[in-house]
Amino acid sequence: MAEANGSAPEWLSEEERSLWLAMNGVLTRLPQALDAQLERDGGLSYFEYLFMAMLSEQEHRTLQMSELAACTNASLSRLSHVARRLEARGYVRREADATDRRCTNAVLTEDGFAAVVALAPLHVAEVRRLVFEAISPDAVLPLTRVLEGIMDIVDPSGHVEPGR
Amino acid sequence: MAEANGSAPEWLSEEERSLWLAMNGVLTRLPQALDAQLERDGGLSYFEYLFMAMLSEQEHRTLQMSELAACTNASLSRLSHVARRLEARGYVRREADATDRRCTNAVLTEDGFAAVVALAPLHVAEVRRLVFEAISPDAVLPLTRVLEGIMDIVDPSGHVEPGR
DNA sequence: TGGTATCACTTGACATTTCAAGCAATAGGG
DNA sequence: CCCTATTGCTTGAAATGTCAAGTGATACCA
Repeated sequence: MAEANGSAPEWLSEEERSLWLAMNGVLTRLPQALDAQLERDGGLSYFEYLFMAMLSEQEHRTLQMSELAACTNASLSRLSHVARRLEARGYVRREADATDRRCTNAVLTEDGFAAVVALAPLHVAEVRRLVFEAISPDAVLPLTRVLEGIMDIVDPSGHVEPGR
Repeated sequence: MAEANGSAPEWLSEEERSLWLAMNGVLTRLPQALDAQLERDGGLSYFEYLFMAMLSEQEHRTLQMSELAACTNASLSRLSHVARRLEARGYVRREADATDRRCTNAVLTEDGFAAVVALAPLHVAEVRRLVFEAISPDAVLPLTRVLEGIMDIVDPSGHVEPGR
């Protein structure tokens, strides 16, 4: 197969293809594995855990829905549905923002905080087991650069990390 | 926060946390971006495309459902639903295996093959733009090792790649 | 052979996510 | 001020994925 031009061949090389297949595997299997552990140990999906973990790191265990959307990489719609379910379980509370009543703040309740605290060590251990076991300390920084590079292109508007 | 022991601290270091956040972003945003391009250009989800792409690489455009499950990292159940939808669109056909009638073979039709052929260059270009732009040639092999290392732990039974 | 176990899916019910409106609050002209 | 546009979120319906149970075919053992 001839290449269209020098910089962007139409197909992937053998090495690129291997990388792409491996990435595919990780992209689909890793979230499932994280879901499984959190479901088993705490009855939460990975996304529900992430939702609450992000809140737990905030000053007042509070974030505006759209900030939460940015740092969990989710749509506002998805977030809204999840918030409703977590609210029903008593883990989260929603209240209109005092200064701009369009905005909704999600607040982690005591119960929700307790759930995160109980689950966090197990979750971190699982992340370590599944991910960091396979990454030598030297490889952490370069790999971070690669992933951030991908994010910059996939989502040029920029990924927000809430201040801790 | 004190560490529990030398080899497995309870929390992630600052660098590890950055990597983990970046990986989270890629894990959720990259599939969405790939979906978006394939949906736009061909009316297919990424998974549907993958399903058909794997078939298109086979000798007789045919794979047993469970082989397809292995190489797309999907459950048999999910595969079955997708096969039904693709069958309804005329892209795929299913037939019982002649020698073991428990097994089902999925076969890519002419229409399905044409769809893959039309879409493949666009998809590869998108994968290049989103992923390989961010990876220097030197980094391809090490990164592959890391991802394969993760897969070995996430799914010890081993990821199968169908012979081409 | 006959009976049970296992395999390879398929199916239907349920949960979740996405998509397209919809709604209330605020911002920004004229 | 008022009128429209925009923002920030919510909602309900449709698409999609997951889970548990079911089905038919084959393997295995007595």
